[in-house]
Amino acid sequence: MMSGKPAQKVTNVDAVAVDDRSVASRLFAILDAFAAPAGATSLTLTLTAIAQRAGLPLSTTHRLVAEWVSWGGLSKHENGQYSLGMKLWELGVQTPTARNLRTIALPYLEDLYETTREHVHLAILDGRDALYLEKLSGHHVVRLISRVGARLPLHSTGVGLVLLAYAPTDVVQEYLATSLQRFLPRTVTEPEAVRKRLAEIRLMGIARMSEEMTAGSSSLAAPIRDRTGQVVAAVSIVTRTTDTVDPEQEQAVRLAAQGVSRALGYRRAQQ
Amino acid sequence: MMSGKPAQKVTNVDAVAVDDRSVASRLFAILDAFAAPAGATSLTLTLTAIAQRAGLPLSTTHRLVAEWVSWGGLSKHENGQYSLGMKLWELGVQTPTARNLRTIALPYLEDLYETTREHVHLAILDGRDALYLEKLSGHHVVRLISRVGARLPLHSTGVGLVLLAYAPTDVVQEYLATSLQRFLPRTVTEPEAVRKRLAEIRLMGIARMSEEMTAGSSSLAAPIRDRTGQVVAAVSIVTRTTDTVDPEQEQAVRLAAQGVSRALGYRRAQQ
DNA sequence: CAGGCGCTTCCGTCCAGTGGAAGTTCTTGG
DNA sequence: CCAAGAACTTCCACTGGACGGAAGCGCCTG
Repeated sequence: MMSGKPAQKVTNVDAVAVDDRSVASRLFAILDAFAAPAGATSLTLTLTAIAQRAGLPLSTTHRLVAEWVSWGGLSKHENGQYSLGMKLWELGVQTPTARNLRTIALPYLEDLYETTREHVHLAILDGRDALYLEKLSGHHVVRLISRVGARLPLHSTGVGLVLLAYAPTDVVQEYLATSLQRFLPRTVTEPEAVRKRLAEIRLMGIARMSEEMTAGSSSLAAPIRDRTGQVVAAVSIVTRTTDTVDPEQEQAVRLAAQGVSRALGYRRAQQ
Repeated sequence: MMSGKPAQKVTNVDAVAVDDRSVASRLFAILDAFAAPAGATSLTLTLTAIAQRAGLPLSTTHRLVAEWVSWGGLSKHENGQYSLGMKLWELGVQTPTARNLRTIALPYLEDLYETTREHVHLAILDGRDALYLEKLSGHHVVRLISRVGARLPLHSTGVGLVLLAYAPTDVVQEYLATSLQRFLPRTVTEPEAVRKRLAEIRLMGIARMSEEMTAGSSSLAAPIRDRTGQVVAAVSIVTRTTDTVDPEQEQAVRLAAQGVSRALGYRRAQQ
């Protein structure tokens, strides 16, 4: 504890904030470098690019990347580019929610796809986003923004709105406290209007969205409950927008959601 | 060890091999603790269990696990148990092979499932194993050992044998150099017999397996090629063993494999 | 209520990680 | 064809963060 003289020893001089991240967080920063952009296809990076994104010196990056590669978390391609490695995939699919929910839900999603021939989604609530666990699509030429692993907003997607409708009040509170992005003219962003929709969804047991995220497409989404009756996920189909409501499609989505819920151990509450 | 005087000051010294693993490899050892058992459902571990499996002191484990949790690679449950975290899943599904192959193949796998109503598998060659990338199953009660992310032997599964049939000769050489496990009486384990099968598969473009891994089930598998003509994956259906060969099923598997290959940019080589 | 087990926190020691710099390989363009 | 530059790899002396034994805490269980 130097007293008196204002610490001369500060050799490194000011401005050099020395980066007090732990080894672990540096390693993580490297992986995060691959995740960054939302819809991007980047997925492969050079060493220098990784160093930049992670904010690490090149030599440090070099060493740490080598550690990842030797474990299998990253893989190095002939051209010198790096990408996420199969080991991550292997561990990733072991994740309880992914493994259990997906395994149980998949057959019902397949049925839903077969009867409707529309894009089928399965998503859970994660933080402030709808996280897409599964997506079935057939040979459609139509591209959607969604893909497995994607995160989309809660207020502009069918699954998102369903998840929000059954979320704890404080989550809703917090979500609506921030300003919601308007993607298209029909996106509902006004907090009170959203609340009204949520109430309606709880009442109807289904969410109807139309042109709120992607022009020309609409969706129908329903909640999936586990044995405790809590809503843990949502299924949806995404269709081309039409003027008429198709009651059969609604029924199909409902059935799929009920099927999965039942498989999860949910027994319709008495009443 | 104790020699003479019960080593007083000799606090550490000899015998203590100090564990020269890097921080990174310790972090990885922690994740690997969750992967360990093949068909196990363990998936959640206590801190102590992690420490044991990873071979690390408790306090070190405690600190490193906390790092994983704060990043999202592990998650801590109310009961104090840990499991793999969603972050791993998110990064895992971004892995190029998983993302691209799966996305492209899925529609064809769905078609195959619809026409045959049998278990459908998609696998790639990884090291000495067939790694299962996708599995569609419907509501079958019949359980299979396979699941997404599973690794099964090359010589006793349909997809495995197909992958081996089109693998570089040195891979085949090396694989057959070790003794192959016999799961059932009909499992072919004799190297020369396997080679003969591989040749036959290359000739026929399809593999037929019968009761070589699981009693009562058979499979039909076909190769998937990329634009360079190289075999990069295999599709299969697993059926209950019957006496007769079903040419329609064979055709369906072939079509699915061809569909995926075409979608990957493969154009049937002239001749 | 004592004993045991598992988790968390603390802290002095010391060595593994750090990153600047030099060396090497690959690429570009004059 | 060679020079200049960019990207990658290796080296190594310094030092601050990781290490882990030990003590403290909280929760069961008999």
